[in-house]
Amino acid sequence: MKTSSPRPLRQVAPRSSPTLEDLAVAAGVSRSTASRAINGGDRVSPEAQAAVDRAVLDLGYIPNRAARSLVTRRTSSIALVIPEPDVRVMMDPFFAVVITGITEALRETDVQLVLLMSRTDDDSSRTLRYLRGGHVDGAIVVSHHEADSWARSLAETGLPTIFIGRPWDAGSEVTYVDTDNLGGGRLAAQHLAGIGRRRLATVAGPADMTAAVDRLRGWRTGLAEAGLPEGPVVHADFTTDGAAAAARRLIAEHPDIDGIFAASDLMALGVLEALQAAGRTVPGDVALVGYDNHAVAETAPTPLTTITQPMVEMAVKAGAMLLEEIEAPGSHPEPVIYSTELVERASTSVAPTASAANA
Amino acid sequence: MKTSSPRPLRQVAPRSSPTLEDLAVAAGVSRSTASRAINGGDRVSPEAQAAVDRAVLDLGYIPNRAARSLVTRRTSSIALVIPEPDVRVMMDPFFAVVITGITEALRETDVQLVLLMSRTDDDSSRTLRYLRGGHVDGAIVVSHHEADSWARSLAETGLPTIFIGRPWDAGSEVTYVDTDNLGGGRLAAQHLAGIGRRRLATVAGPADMTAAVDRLRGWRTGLAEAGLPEGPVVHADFTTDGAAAAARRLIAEHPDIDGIFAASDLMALGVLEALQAAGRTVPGDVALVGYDNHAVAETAPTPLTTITQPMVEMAVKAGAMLLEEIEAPGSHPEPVIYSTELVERASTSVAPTASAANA
DNA sequence: ACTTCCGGTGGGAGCGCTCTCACGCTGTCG
DNA sequence: CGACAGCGTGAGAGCGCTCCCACCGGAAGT
Repeated sequence: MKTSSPRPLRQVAPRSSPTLEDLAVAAGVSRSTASRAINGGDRVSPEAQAAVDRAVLDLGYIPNRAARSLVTRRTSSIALVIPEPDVRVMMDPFFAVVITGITEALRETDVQLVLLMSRTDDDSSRTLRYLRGGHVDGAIVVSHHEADSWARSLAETGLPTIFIGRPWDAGSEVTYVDTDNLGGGRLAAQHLAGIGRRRLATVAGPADMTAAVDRLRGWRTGLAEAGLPEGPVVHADFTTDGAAAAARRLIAEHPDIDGIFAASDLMALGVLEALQAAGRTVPGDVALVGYDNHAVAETAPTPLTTITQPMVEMAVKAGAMLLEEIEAPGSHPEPVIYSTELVERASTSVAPTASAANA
Repeated sequence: MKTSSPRPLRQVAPRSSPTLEDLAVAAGVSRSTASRAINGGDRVSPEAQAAVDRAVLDLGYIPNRAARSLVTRRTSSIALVIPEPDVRVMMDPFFAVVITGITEALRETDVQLVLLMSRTDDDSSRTLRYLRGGHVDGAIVVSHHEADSWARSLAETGLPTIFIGRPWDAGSEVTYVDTDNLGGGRLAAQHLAGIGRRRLATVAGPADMTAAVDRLRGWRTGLAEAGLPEGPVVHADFTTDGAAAAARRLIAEHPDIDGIFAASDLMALGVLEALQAAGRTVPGDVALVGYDNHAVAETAPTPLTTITQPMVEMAVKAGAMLLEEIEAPGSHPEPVIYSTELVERASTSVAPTASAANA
């Protein structure tokens, strides 16, 4: 059996940095006083505080985190869990944004961010072990699909956890931040209807992702509000190629479509490809709305009208909420939903190819 | 004075997981034997090992990392240092790739990745403190520009460190991995010369980044080898907008250019923009080569011929090398340079707009 | 005046682990 | 047949820190 950690540890390094004891001696106080001075300075006389501060500088004292966390049972680090089996998804700038945002939230803290990526199921259980092992004070889980099982498991361990993106089984005990995917989908429908398109279809994301489902629901709501029929729906996997294939099907079966909502910009790119291959112009014959305001939305052959969401803010908020919950365990903050906006670009503008329109 | 860590620690959490002592009791052995069994099982009888293994499972024992690292002086974690003052740069998929690669290298290990981003100078000194504080066993530094000072500082602390991208002052004591920027630049020159372009120019990167400098040097070498003059060189900051401005200048001053090498795909996008604005066709009037094989190279209005480099491999290697150096301190591995390749796309293809060519 | 209180302090225990060391115990060799 | 390996084991110390508690002196209360 190999239940042990993969790598045994080796040799004791030569002692290096000064200890609290050294500090105390240098400052002419006791270890206890030195400790108090280091940690906020409650119940420490100004003189003692000053002496310790000076000694810290002189000695270049840096507290030993391991020793500290051994006794406090706090690690001053949080985990960012990315349960993505797929390398490709990691390429999504989304993660860069999330990381940037969380880092930002941690800025004034001495909390460190530990990255936990699990690509296989095996990793996944390791990750869970790590999380329950008390190695971190809290976790932020990027909920792409499979986060469902995580949500339960983590909630049970009592480890403060924030989800980015509503997890499937978001009971009241699960805290998350998300963008208003419902509103975003609705916005897309409103916009396409607003520029006079009437035969609308959507390339939705995978039905096992809350974001995809919500966007689709919003889309349907928007259509209903505009008095339009539901229209055809095809699902794709949030990739360009997958969407291209889906769009080809869509176009073949519904050749009269004059507006498409793709639930991501990457997918919109695929739709664009399929439309052009089918000899349709954009936005002339078919107007196209993407989602995410991804970099490619701007550089696409036909720049994409798309839905934008404050992702950095959302990530910052997630970090802040986690910090809060760590500080005050048991406080279950309400989920926070960020609103979305539509960015208009060429793919739905009436100007260039003035063939559609009637508004 | 506030030399202390920003956040004082609070309340002791109720004890949770079983300790080694509990394990030992459950397995009917001593703490020492349990410890040995957990850590590789040297000098442990099969019976004892089995008993401990069973107890581990029964109790769900997870070793306390803090306690362990307190005595071993090893933390089983490494830092990824990203000394980037600029949020935008973080958006670069480059980082996602680097993170993915390092994670991959750490897969079979129980080593965790800690993210250290420093945006301000202030952060930077904090980061340095953290690194010398013995909180990690090693560091991987993404060397974009300012890594010079880091290289020295870290080398001095004796912390095993690997740079991704050659740092400026790479003495023999600095270990790094990099791609063959020299070769990449040369490849671009060869390719453009090979398709018969003769009046070549380049939009180079900032002169304070080794990658940019090397690409430029390689470019010049390639030109010389092809018997072509050096041609105009303009510098930009690796952004699309910056490159567009630089390219406008270039076109204005050298209207007869028939080939351009942009030192990044993002910059190539800007060049493309400027060329189209100036009424030049690509590749008809001007052939264009980018660098990086970034996602946008494929989705660009005119798909870009570009230089591709095995970035994931490079990151994996960096991780592996660091692990090695941690395991065997003092071993100073040789720098590893990955070769580059040219990917041909429409921006230099002679087919579509058959006006240039002569080979 | 004696108690009471409280801010400042130091001693000591102990967090959970690894590692050194000494102690049997079985073989194996002179 | 005594000596000497060498393996498996357990006791104990101690890593650097925080926290509880006891202490002390001076200010305030009765």
